[in-house]
Amino acid sequence: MSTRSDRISADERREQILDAAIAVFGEFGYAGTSTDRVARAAGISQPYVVRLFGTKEQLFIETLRHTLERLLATFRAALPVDAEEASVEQRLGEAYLRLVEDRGVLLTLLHGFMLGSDPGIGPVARDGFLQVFRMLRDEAGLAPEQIHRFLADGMLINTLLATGIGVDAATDRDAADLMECTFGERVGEVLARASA
Amino acid sequence: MSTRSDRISADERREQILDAAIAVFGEFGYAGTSTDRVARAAGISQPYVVRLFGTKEQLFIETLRHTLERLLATFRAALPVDAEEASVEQRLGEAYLRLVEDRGVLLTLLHGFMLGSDPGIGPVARDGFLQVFRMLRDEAGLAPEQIHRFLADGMLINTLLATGIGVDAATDRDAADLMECTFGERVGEVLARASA
DNA sequence: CCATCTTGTAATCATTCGATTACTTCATCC
DNA sequence: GGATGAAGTAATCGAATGATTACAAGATGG
Repeated sequence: MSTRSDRISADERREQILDAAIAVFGEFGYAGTSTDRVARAAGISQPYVVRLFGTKEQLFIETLRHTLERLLATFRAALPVDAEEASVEQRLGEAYLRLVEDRGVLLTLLHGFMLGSDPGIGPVARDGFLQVFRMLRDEAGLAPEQIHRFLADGMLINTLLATGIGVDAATDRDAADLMECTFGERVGEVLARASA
Repeated sequence: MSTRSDRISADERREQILDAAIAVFGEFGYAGTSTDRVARAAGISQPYVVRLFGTKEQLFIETLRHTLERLLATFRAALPVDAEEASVEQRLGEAYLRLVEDRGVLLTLLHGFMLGSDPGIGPVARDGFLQVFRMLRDEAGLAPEQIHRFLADGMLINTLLATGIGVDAATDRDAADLMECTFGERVGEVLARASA
């Protein structure tokens, strides 16, 4: 209804825009997203988006940073404080799966990584990736080979979710096999989430 | 010089365009690439590109198919015929590394995978991925867990190359550590190629 | 109560892009 | 040797897009 004024502080508005931008950039990529789409997703006008962020590139950079912060925060929240039931890797893995259920988060990260050669975006993407690496090494205490496996599995998961092969698994036998040999016994859980 | 006519059969021209398109789509992505850029990279005019492929989307789809065929052909060429020195996985891995030295090939594949939700492109990307899977399973004879590892490592390699973290490794200690724990003893070889 | 600042929009502009049309040039075949 | 078709381009068009400008409306403080 918006009975009264829809006015909000600029800071709150920026947060709203960033949340909307994660979804839109994730779906259409950096070049494929117009500032007008983001504006409409956030429920405001296009010129205001430009004024709050200066440039489409700046908007994407801040969106990418925002997403990376969410990723790091999710991992940190999954780290054990004292007694534990599951291994650190298992906990991190499950936290990651929950996070990337949000297709926007998943795909915004991937789009960022693929713009490595862009002079403005590349450094932000690389820095974010390195932050994750340091966190796994220094805070989670994983050994090099554990880090390798964790990151590699994560990237394969990303690709399978991004392509949408999980959806094919319902009808295509090979797709089901592929999902099975990637996710093992957890395949049912993943497919249930992917189709949701 | 082009002393005489630069005329070429339409089929040959299509191949030229596809080769140029791999590089351009790889660098700028699907939405970020104009048909005019592809045309100029191929040395012809923009309307001719459109006429030969009908649509930018069709051009991308055929470029993606072309790239996937190159990937499959590279893998098949690396499969052993009879006696062998290295394991199948090692051979495939090395063949893959050589192929994705071409940034265009690498990134065109990744861009394709990330457009999984696009109704025209998504099916092509999924089908290509499944073809690779079937090849590893049926022709290379890899076990499920081997396939899992192979694909996961491949995807991590893709991401590291796409972000360009390898270039940072020369100056950033953590980036060097990350490359080390991913590529192990082969790190020197990869870095040499990445900077080339 | 009015001056000032903040939040926000409508209108508009210059580019860019994908696609179409009309045309030219070369080859080929009867 | 002219007709037919293929190879290729220049010119152009309409739509979309990022950005700017000018302006409206609500808050805030003295």
